[in-house]
Amino acid sequence: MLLTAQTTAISLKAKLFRGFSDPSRLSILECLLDGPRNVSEIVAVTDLSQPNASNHLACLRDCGLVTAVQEGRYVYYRLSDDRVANLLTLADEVLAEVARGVYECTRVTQT
Amino acid sequence: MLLTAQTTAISLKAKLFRGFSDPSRLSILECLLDGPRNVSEIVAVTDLSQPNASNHLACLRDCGLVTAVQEGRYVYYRLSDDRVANLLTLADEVLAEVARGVYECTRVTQT
DNA sequence: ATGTTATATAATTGTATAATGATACGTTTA
DNA sequence: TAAACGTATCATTATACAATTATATAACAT
Repeated sequence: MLLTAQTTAISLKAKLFRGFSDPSRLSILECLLDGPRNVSEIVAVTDLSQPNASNHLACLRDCGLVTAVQEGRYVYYRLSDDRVANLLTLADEVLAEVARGVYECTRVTQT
Repeated sequence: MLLTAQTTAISLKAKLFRGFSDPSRLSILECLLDGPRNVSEIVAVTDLSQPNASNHLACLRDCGLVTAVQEGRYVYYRLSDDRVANLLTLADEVLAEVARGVYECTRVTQT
């Protein structure tokens, strides 16, 4: 895509959505809906490997969707903003509406 | 990822977000905020090539984010649900909050 | 019928990215 | 200081995906 001033804003938004667009990252975000969790807890809840979880957490952190605080040797992650939770909720509503269409989508591989 | 009954719902949601996670598709969706548009109009507004636009439209259609109606040799696309627009709006709000973090994210390539 | 326009599909190619295994780094406890 | 623990990073591999070019299909006009 040609990159103009307008498309820059769009690219940022696309990048934001990309944070939500992976099952592993979504699992992490939903796990954080209940409150802050450290990496070990996230690994336990999501069944991701520790390095894999760390990679996705780094992505979510870099994208501003979560924030991290170190406490001793633990690092606690939490959602950066209430609206992140709102986005997840609204996505559920859209999903309820279009679930069949999404389910039948063959263009994006379903894992 | 291991696929269980719970992760199935998460995979669907991830796939939904993936529809929003590409600048070309976001351009198309934002173009449709103003109302239905046919493919030629979408191509003109977004500066995508016609086959590329068609591919992304097929993806958006399969994922249930847009619907298509043929009128003569034109095919008109529109957002499938008001909540799709709401998601875009809410994303803008989150983006305003975390813009700096997203901008500085190097883990996801910025186009 | 033939040409023209609008849209979709197919094949190909380059790039992005998710997952894994190995390892490094930092913090705590003994 | 050494060992154990929690987390992050690196290198590699396999796969997913976006873009392009060429072509096919369908509707309309002459």
